[in-house]
Amino acid sequence: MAKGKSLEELTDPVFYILIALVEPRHGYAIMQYVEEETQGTFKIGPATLYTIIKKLVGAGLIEAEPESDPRRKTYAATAAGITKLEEEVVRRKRMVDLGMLVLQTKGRGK
Amino acid sequence: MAKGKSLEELTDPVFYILIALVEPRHGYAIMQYVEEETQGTFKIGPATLYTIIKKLVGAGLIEAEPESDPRRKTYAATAAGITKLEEEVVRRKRMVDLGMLVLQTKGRGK
DNA sequence: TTTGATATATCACTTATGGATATATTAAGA
DNA sequence: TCTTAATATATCCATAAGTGATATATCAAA
Repeated sequence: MAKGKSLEELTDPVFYILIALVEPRHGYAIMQYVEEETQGTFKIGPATLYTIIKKLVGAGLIEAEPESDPRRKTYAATAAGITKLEEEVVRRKRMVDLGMLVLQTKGRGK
Repeated sequence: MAKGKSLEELTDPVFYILIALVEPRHGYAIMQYVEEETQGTFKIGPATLYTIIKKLVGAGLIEAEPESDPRRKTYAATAAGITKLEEEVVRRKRMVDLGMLVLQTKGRGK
């Protein structure tokens, strides 16, 4: 089922989903959470959501809570998932910092 | 030539390439720049590079310098490209901030 | 003159994303 | 009670994005 070496760098929807699952949430709640947190800017549809959930479960970054009934399956980030998220936050912060630096340096003689 | 509604949110390689082109650079130099800036962490191969260059030119976010000879075609971000990059930095900063907030809030009683 | 670095470009394959759709449950009204 | 909207999970399938491999060609140095 694919999965491979990807997830080394997280894409935007994967990043958002992992953020959402720092606290336990079921699928639909993830969609709503992301939409709210981004002021409706970023929407994750069901296809993207369940595709990514499957992949994250396969990679051991999230897991379904055992008691959760199938009508409302609750997921949460595993310890590995939290670690991964922390790394990804750092990685992305570097990107943002580089962007800001380059923009602010622009124009000024090198 | 494709292009569509994409480029609304920039993916990682597109973001890096646009950052590189805040100063004029030719293709190969972009590859090297990104590799250096990321300490070899993030590499952009030629296929990705030229695919994205084409797309960015089509979208008016970068342009080839008119004098540049075809053996060493130099590109640079347009005004629209700089604006886009600024927006993207803000968008990504929000994502990072959300990630940090969520991680640091975790565990503490809601 | 051969080799490695520079440089651009495309092919063809894989991966990622997401609209549309299907199905089922639940809660609130009329 | 019927019906409708919101909740909820899931997949199909088409499009978009990313990329290793490969093909060329030039240039500088040994």
